[in-house]
Amino acid sequence: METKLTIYNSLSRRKELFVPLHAPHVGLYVCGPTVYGDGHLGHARPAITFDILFRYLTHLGYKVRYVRNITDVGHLEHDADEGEDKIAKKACLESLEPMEVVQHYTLRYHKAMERLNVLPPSIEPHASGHIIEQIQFVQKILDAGYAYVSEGSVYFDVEKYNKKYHYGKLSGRNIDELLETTRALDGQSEKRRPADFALWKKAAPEHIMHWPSPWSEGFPGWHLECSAMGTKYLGEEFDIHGGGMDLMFPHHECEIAQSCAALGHESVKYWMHNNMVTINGQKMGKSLGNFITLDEFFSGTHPLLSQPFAPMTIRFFILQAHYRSTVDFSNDALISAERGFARLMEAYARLKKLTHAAETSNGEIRTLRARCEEAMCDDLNTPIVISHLFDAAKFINSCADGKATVSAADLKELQDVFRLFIEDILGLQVEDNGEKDDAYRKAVDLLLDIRLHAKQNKDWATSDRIRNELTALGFSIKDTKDGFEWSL
RNA sequence: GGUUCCUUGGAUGAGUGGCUUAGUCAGCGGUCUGCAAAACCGUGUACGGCGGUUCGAAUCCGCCAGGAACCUCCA
Repeated sequence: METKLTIYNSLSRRKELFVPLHAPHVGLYVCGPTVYGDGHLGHARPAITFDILFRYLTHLGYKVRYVRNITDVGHLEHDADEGEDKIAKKACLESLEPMEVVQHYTLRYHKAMERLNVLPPSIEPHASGHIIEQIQFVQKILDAGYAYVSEGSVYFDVEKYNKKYHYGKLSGRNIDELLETTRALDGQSEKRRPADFALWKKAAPEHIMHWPSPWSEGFPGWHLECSAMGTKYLGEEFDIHGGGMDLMFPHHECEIAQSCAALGHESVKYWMHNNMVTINGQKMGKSLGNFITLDEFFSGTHPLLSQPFAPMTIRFFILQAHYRSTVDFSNDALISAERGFARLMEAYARLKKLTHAAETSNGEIRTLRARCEEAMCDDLNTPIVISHLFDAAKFINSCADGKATVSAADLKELQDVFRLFIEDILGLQVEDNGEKDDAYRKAVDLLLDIRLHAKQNKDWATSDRIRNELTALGFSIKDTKDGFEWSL
C-alpha cells in the first residue's frame, strides 16, 4: 500500500496520517440512528460519508470491521414526559409494543440505505440486545471509582474523573462552565453535580422498557451503548469512531470518559465527524421539524420539492460537498445535481461502448487514477474526485464524437478507473433504464434503426414521427455521429 | 454567556502564500446537426469588512460584521 490516507481527527483538530493499530485490520464504529421515526436527509449524510470510508479502506486492502449500531433504548427525552424513553413514548402513542416500533423503523431505515447504495455494516448491534454488556460496563466504572449509585440510578462522577483525565478534550469544553450551564433535568437532585450523567436509570413505574440490574429495574444511560458495543466488537482500542458533529458533545465526550474510566485508557484513535445538512441555512433535524424524509425525496411528496429525486441523485448531491462542510439543501441545488450526475453517467455509458482504439491518445488520462487516489487520501475529498471524473468525461465525449482518440491501453485504463471510482468507491449505481430486458431493448433499437434509415433517405416525416412518439412515451433520443443513443 | 466553526463568481461548491483553470448547474457566443437534443469549444473573473505580517495573501495573524453547530434527545 503506497497510498497515504490522511483523515481529519476531531481530537487533534488536524489531518493525520491514518495508521491502523493492527494492520491489515481496521476497526470502524459509527453511531447509527435512533429508530423511532423515518430517516431523513440528515441521516443519509453520515451513512454515505462512512460508507465511502468503509469502501475506500476496503479498496486500500484493509480488512475492515464496520460496526454501526441501532439505538433502540435509553435516550431520555426532556419535555412534558420527563424521563420517558423515546421508543416507549412513541409506542404508547401508537399503542404498539416498543419492539414493534423498533422493527418497523429499522426495516424502513435499511430499505432507504439500500436504495442509497449504502453497504450494510459488518455488524449492526442493537442496544437492547446488549443490556448485559452495558451493565458490566457500568460495573467497571463503579469499580474504578468514577461512578456512584443514587436511589437506584448510577451516575458518572465527572468532577472526580476530571482530576485524573480531561473531561472536555474532544469538544473543547471545560468543566467549570459545564457546571454552570448544564440544564436541570429529571433526577437532578440525585446527582452530586449537574454535569454528571446517567449510566443507569431506575425506571419509573410507567416506563415500559426496563431490565433488571444490580442497582434497580431500569435502563442504560444515553451514552453507554456505544462504549459497550464498540469495546465488545472492536476491542478496548480501535481505529476510527465516526458520527455527526452534533454528537460530539455530550455523546462522544461521555463515551471517551466512560472508556477511560472503565478501561484506564482511551479506546478510539481517530474521531471523525460529518457536518450537517442544512435547509435555509439551518440544521435539518427532528427537533426543528424542518426535515424531509428520504422517502419524500424518492417520491417527491413534499411541498419544497418540485419532483421526485432518485436515490443516486441524493447520494451524488452529498458527495459533491466535502463531508466536513455543511451542505445546504434546496430543490434547485438538487436539480443541478441531478443534471450533473446524468451528464457524468452518460459519459460513463459511452465509455463502456467505446471500441475504436487509436494508436495514441490525446487526453491526459494516465494520471487520472493517481489524481483520484490523491483526492481520496486527502481526507476523503470526494468533490475533487468528481471534478477529475468530469474532466475525463469531456475527453470521453470527445472520443465518442470522433474529436479525440484513445489508445487501447488508455481506453482500458479509463474504463477501469471509472468503474473503480464511480461504482466501487463512490458507490454510484448505474441507472437501470429498463435496458436489461433484451427483447424490449431490441425493439427500441429496431425502431430507431428504421428512423436512421429514414433520416438517410431524408424522410423527415417518418424520422420525426418516430422520435416524437418515443419522446412522448418518455424516451430520450440523442443522435450521434453515425447512430443514436436512447434512454427512458 | 461559553465552546467549536464558517463567510469564495448568478446558484452550488473545492483549493492554494505568488506559478494555473477547481468542478457542477444556470447564462451568453460559437461549432456540429435537416430540425431538435446531446456533445465539444470559448466566455464570466470571485474569495465578508478593516488592519497587520510578508517582496507578495483570497490563503497566515488580529479586530469587526454576519451566520451556524453544540452547551437538552438529535446524523
